[in-house]
Amino acid sequence: MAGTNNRGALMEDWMLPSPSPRTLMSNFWNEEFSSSPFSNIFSDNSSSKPLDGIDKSKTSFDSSGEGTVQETKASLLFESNLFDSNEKSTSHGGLAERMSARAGFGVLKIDTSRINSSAPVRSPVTIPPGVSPRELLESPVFLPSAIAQPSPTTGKLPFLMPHNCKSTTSPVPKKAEDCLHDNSAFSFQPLLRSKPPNFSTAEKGASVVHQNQSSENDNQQESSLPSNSTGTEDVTDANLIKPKTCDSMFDNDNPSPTDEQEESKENQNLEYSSALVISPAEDGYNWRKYGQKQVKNSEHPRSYYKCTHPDCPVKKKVERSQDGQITEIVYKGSHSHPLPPPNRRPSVPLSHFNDFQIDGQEDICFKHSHNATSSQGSTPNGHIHDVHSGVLETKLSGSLITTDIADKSVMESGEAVDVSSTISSSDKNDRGTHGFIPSTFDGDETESKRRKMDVLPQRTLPPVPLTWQLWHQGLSGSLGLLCKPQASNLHQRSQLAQASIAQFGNVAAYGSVCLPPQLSAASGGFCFGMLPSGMAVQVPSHGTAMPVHIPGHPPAMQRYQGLMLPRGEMKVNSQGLSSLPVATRTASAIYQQLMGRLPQGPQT
DNA sequence: AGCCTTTGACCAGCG
DNA sequence: TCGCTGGTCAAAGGC
Repeated sequence: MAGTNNRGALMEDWMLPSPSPRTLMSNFWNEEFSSSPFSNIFSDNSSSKPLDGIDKSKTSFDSSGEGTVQETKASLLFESNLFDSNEKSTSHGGLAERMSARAGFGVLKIDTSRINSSAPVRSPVTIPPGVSPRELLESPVFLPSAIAQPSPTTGKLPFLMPHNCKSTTSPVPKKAEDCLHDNSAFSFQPLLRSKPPNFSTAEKGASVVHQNQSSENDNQQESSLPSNSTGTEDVTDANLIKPKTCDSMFDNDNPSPTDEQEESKENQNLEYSSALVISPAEDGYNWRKYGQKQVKNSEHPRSYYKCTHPDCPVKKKVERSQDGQITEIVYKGSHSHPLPPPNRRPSVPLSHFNDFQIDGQEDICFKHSHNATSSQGSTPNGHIHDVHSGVLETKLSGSLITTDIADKSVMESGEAVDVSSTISSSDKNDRGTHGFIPSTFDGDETESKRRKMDVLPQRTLPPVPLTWQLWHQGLSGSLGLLCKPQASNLHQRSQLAQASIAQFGNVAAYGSVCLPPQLSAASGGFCFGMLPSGMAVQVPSHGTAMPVHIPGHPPAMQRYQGLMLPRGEMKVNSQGLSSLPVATRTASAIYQQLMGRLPQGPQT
């Protein structure tokens, strides 16, 4: 269990030398973006050099070819998806709505059948339209709290949060600026799309706000950051994925140009035959609705939910449109417990959760890897706590990113897997046993599917003499890892991303900044994650309108907006935790490219 | 049986 | 103090 020491270590990992937001940002950007290896990932690969001279051939992934083309396509796709993905939707009613509400976000439908295409296993996450789907999207974040968490839900940022609302000259929306003056939660509105997403419930963009007691408010927006966008533009609530285009990102088969074109075209056309809808975030916690009211300044009724966990003070308000679309979610409070395990009711004693905890600080602990929405770590008491909270100590509450899934039983889990630990072979075993199985359905079906997932091929784990911390694990298997010490070091993060891929096979965090949203907010960064389905998950910075520019990254990746509210409140609309459908092959290509560019493994 | 939703009533804060 | 508004309570009923 990660005890106090671990916690302290984590803090060190995340804490930047200077407590000053500005300094922090400056350092971060200097380190992360000035010479970001990732920049090369999306730039001309021919000129790119493997980091530290590490031979990219070490990777088991085919990193050949497709580089530039794929990158370009990826960029285009991202852009395209930003605008178009919302067009597709399915409508859910009744149960779906309720589920989405319970989940904190909308129902998410994902067909990950193509995950690990070579595997004869269908995604446990395929959810028939109209049937309680739950979703999944996880981001390397949030967390939610995930939301999310992003995860957002549970994230706690000790010192970072206070600066989140600090804004100086950045194109912060008026509301964001307002946060400097008042504590009221607000949501930023996507400026790009005036057209409401045609998603069902969850899919539609919902604003997620984490109301926390602690943050102080400084907008952490650093206008000095280069940006090619206003930061208000790039909001996307794309939550759809076309399963057909979702090949495993680990599919080593290089797509033929034809396939690529087709897929790209398909994506662009948004012809999601079986739309894969991913909710912005579901927190994985169990909620009980205790009230509903029609608020004056809202056209939509507001529902009030409480976390059903005993003594957990977290509440959330959910507003949804008449058609069931969630328009806003506001979290309040911090969860005092880990995410509930999948298929378990809230009544399950907390102690049971320990079954999923990591045993040692230095040991990897994937005792349980079902969709963690937000990473959690073990407290000295043996309690799992959200990494964000534990490490960062803020009162950011709520889960931002999560994946809840289908009915009550679905993944509510995620427990945290903490984890600061070093990856070991034994861990691999655990992973195989506990894997990222999107628990998703009730009863036998869930079990059955879980078993199938367990059968997914495991990748060989390269020796990684590094201490890791799993800070996020998505239902679909996406996960984020933090390496420590010096997690802020991009190079290590790159390694981390690579290692995570190797380690967990089906997913890994990648991107400019493999940080939890909250932390990203503090640093002005953002995260990207890849789902097995090939969908890229964009984890927004929760910082105030933070245009992000990362040389070499696709345009769509260079912009993002999030808002950090005063006192730790976080509000992100659906776009805030959006997933970007990307042609699977493109995603694969990106991944492979990434793999090819990254050093073989983390180094301490 | 347990948990959840529904929904009207009640409470508290604020102008 | 009153009225408005948002938030919460709690009984009833559903699943």
